[in-house]
Amino acid sequence: MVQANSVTERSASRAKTSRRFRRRDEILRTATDLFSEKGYHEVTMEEIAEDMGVSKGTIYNYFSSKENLYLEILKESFEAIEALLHEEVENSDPAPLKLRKLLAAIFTFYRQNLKVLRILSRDETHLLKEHFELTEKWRTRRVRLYEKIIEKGIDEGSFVRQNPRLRALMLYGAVGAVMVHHDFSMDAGEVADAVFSQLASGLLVNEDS
Amino acid sequence: MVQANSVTERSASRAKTSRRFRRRDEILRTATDLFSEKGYHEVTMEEIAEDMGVSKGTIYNYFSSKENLYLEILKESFEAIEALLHEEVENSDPAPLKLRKLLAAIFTFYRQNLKVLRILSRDETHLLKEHFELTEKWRTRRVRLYEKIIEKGIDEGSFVRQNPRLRALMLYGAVGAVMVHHDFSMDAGEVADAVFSQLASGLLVNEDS
DNA sequence: TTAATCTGACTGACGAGTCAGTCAGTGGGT
DNA sequence: ACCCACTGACTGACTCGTCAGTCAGATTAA
Repeated sequence: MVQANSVTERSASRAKTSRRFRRRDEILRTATDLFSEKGYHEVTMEEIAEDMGVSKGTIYNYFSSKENLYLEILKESFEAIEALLHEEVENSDPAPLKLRKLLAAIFTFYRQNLKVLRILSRDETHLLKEHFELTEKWRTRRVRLYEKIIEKGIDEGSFVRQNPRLRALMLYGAVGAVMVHHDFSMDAGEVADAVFSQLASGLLVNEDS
Repeated sequence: MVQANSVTERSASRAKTSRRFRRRDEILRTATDLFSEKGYHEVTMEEIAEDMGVSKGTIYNYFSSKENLYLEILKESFEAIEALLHEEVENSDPAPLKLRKLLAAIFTFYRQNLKVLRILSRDETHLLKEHFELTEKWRTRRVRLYEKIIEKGIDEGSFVRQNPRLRALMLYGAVGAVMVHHDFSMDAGEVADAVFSQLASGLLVNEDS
């Protein structure tokens, strides 16, 4: 509960501050909290309403169904992270630097949006076809992004030529696990550096120096 | 459905082949299939019963509740994998070799038990306290095992002295992602080798040779 | 025959979604 | 200032389907 819940200041961009939009956001925030804590099925609409001191009917003024509410949460986070990564990808840094910056961006983002991450990482994917498609797309995009960077590194001669697809997948899994489970004694930048270092040089002591 | 579902030939060890135990196993297998496909809440007891051509009441002759049935599935897989890893851990191979053998064992096991893995990796952890505790324990044990091996490697001078805890977590995540999402064009041993190689030497081309 | 197993109609709880009605606020007319 | 019509956000009791779990009686095995 201490943890903020922002998606980069949740649609501050969409500068609608009308009563209606603030309510909508309030619902999204409350639902995000609950879903991240307990998972989709263990949260009732009643409960969400109660948590914001409002009645169930109100939520249905803003969202057509529970599934839809959940989907909106996924969509917003998805868009926020996509936007963030887009910047990072468009420059022409050499692959290792690029990877390092990317990791820093991702870890920073999720530090601020841990709850959303927990929802995303749980693969509650069964509800609507749309839920499945969205999480699938999310994962695929991310893995492909890692893969591209690794391939770029290979072309540049800085990365070893070996199964980029598998390595991208490993990276994806590693990043996810660290974000969800690693303690918060290190700040996001430090974590990114540590992850990068393992990733780049591996475990083995370099014997030829 | 092509994929077998064994947990190393599901309790062949517990050599009970009495009518009763075979039924019990049949229920466990059917339920495992369905849970892994659709997740806990999207499966009904009716459905499990129907799938094995039996009526719902029968299941309650063997398991006291849906939650309990689910828990039994978790427990059995947990025990099976623990037993498997136990062997692997008790020898005194040097750390790198040990790690490599461990990976091979894990990948092989999960190739044979993909469905169970999918249940485990979904973190449907909300139901009973026991569910949560079990999956938590499962994860913690595994990470700690990786961590121990890394520390052993450090002591032996073969691994770099750097944040074993974080690296163990990365490994845990990487292994999970690869198991759930990597295609099956490579056999378990090849995957294990490829993962080990990334893990050991990293991405960077070694420049001092 | 007896015990074990199985059946499937039934119950009770729960929770998503509805909707007729309430009420606070807004604005225009006098 | 006051009144009144109007709006649309909000309410909460209600409906209705679903599903876990039960149990009395039927079936099968020993």
